[in-house]
Amino acid sequence: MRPEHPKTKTDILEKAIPLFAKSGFSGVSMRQIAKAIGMNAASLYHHFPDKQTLYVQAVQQAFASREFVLSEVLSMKIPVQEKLRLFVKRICDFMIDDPDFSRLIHREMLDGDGDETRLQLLADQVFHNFFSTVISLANELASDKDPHLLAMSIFGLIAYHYQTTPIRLFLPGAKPEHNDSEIISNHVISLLLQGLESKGNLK
Amino acid sequence: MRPEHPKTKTDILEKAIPLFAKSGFSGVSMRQIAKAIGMNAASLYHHFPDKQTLYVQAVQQAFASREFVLSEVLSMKIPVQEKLRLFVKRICDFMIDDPDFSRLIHREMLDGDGDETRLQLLADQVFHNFFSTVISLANELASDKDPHLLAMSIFGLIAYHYQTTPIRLFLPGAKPEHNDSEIISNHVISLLLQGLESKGNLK
DNA sequence: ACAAATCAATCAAACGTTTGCTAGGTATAC
DNA sequence: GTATACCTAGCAAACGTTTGATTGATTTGT
Repeated sequence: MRPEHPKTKTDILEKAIPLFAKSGFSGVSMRQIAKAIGMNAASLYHHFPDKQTLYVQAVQQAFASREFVLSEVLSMKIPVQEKLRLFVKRICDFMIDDPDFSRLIHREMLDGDGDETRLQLLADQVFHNFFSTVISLANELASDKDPHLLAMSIFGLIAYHYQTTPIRLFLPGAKPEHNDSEIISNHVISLLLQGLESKGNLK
Repeated sequence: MRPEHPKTKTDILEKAIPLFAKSGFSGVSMRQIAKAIGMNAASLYHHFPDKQTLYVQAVQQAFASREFVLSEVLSMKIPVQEKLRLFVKRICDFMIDDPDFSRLIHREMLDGDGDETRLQLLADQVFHNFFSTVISLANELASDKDPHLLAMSIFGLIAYHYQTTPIRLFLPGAKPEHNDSEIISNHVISLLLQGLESKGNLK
């Protein structure tokens, strides 16, 4: 019986992305992917020659379909602290909306060290524009600091919180509101703008 | 025939650590571990009840061998800023000296694997003491800030730089010295202590 | 002191299951 | 009729794990 809604390659990849993001290449079986889609594992081989190809294409699609729209913030006529605030909030929201994206990136950084080409592509096609924007902001915020390091720190402060969420919930002091983008962005912004000196702690 | 050099649990774990660091829990088989040690896979079950226990103990050992160096800093009779300085510098040095260590941490954050039991175990047995130490420091540094968030930020600022090293080299503004533990720890400390206000940027 | 019993550490072989993947067939669309 | 999208069935290999036997070292009983 022919299915009423034949699955396209894109459909399959879209379902596979969150699985690979969660458990990595060797942590997901073809049968698991097939089950998530609602088809037989053998049918996957009609669309992809092997598991590796399916994985690479899934990662490619995950990166291609997502694009940050942040550069517009740079040209706004608002105080630079406000730009930072907007920036941070948007990245927080993005992390919540699409957790698979950042998980896949971090997996690629761990697993793709034999294949530097894949990392180069990722840097050029996915991150270059975004990172340049963050660097511009970093320069506006503190021209005396190393822009590369500062940009990485700004993004890292946010990304790390979301990246560690699964295990953070079991660590001391964890609260439900630590997943709230409002709370995290406020924390990050206050840390960036005032450091630890607010309310005279270190005076 | 009794082997001339019976393998202790520690020997096994020491050989298993780099394997798990490179390929993750599901990326390494018991037979691969056994081969790396020079013994039969079945013999592993004389020392460990199952693969998961072996893995958790490997992570524990990778972590425990470094842990005491950090907690001793807390009890030192020095200004709290100096504690932070020591803390950050030592963590930076760990990251560089022992790439397996940092890769394992990175992996643990990601490899939820749907198995919450393992995360819980790792949080309790591996990360709890370390994280409590960072929280104590966070409380000393800024009692008005959320200790959990602040502790995560301190560690994250450092860890993220090393995690992203493979791809950071392809991003704008990257310099060779960005892998120097002195440079990174100075950057992190100045960011934490002064935020972005140093030299009057935001005044 | 010395044999007997126990123990720790290992192995080969095999268990049942899951893995990635293939072959061959069936229904639908054009 | 041919191409497409799917299926059932199954393969060989690898997986985590168990079993049962073997070895030397250690402990114990007398």
